Amino acid sequence: MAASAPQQHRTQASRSAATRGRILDAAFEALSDLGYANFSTSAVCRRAGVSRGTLLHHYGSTHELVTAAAEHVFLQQLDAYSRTFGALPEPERCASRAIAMLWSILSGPVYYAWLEIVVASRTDPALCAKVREVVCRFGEAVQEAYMGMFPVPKRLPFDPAVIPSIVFPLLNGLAIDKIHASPSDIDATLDLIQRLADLAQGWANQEDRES
Amino acid sequence: MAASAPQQHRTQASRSAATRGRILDAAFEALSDLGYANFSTSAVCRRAGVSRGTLLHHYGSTHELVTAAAEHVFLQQLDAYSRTFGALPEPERCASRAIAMLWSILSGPVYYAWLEIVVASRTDPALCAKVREVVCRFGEAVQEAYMGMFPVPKRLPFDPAVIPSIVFPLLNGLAIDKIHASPSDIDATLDLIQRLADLAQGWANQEDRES
DNA sequence: CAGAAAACAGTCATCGTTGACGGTTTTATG
DNA sequence: CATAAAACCGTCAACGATGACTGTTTTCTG
Repeated sequence: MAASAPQQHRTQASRSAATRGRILDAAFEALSDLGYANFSTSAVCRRAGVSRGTLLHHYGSTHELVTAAAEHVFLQQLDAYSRTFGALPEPERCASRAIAMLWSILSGPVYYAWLEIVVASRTDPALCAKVREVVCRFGEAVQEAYMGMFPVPKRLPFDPAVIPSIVFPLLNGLAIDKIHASPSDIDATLDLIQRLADLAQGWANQEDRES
Repeated sequence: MAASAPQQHRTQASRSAATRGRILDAAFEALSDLGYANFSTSAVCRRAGVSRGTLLHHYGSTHELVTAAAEHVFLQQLDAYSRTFGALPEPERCASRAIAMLWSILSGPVYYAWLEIVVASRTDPALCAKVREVVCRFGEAVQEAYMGMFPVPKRLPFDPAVIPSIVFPLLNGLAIDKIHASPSDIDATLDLIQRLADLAQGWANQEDRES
């Protein structure tokens, strides 16, 4: 009729993918805004603009939806990492810059949505299995990215592969503190962490050159 | 009648305190076992062995109960700290021992109950106020204990008062990782943290003596 | 074009939780 | 001892969430 009417979605595959995407985005929003405790399929429907019937058609149960949302948030997290680090030019690849970038992700809504899922999974065996699988994949991706970004010095008193296993818990814990601590305290701690990291890196490289 | 019958609670103050204690203990258990998402007054009643009427008499609403539980868990946390550190003999006051003790608390159920409350408070303004107040008190207590335990070296390139602000987020983040990571990975990271801490402490003391 | 299948919408009974209420027992007070 | 107050108990209606259901529209297939 009216020429202004946009072409409808053709394939049902694309229709399905589009609504699934809207639902998962809405689920992420709900987790971030309401928290896992107030998470409900109704809230997701409202945010996604779909009926409950539709949601239940794509995700047969709440558990299925949360599981899919976990995967989705995880992929968003991973995507944020790769985009952020991909934008970092070679000469600026120092530890403090890397930490600043990590922090820009960990202090945002995606991480808090992820935290909701992780904490909830502690007391939910079914969720736990999914989260554990995703955490494992995440760890591998991080390790690989880290190894590619910072070439390994030859001789060190410890395995540098463990550095992410310290930096990540540290920043994760800081993100929790950020919920209640004053921004200036967080900034001060972050600044200290960055200085220490640069110090350690410089020291490691020096050790390496001396050998 | 029967001489074996124990004397009843006399004062109503003690009756009240006793049931309040049972309720708060049950609330803590529920948070630890079920998580905040599955937390309900009914569950607390079952665990505490009191009727819903009784619970509502002492804590007029769910919010009131959770707030009181937050305070209770916080006090338990603080108590665990003071008991643990009080038992540490003077000559063994090295950083790694202190961290091991912190970890023994942070990897237990009290901390996970606390984590449930903290994470939930992010999206609950009323809870947030209470938790923020308690977090503040906690920070002060930690700072005081730390200062009393480790005398401050005279000259350092950074303020040693910030050390807890690094160690605590680090161990908190590690406790979250512990939900899904393998115990051996956690142990390895913890071991590394302890060695680094001892190293830093030794270095700080040396700097101090040289001045 | 006709039938099948998938996407989408809305209603329904069921369940658990919540907070309010009336009633009972125990302790405190004069 | 009598009365008040507090601790304690169980029931109630109201609410929201869940998952199953039926019905409608759009797309795919032959």
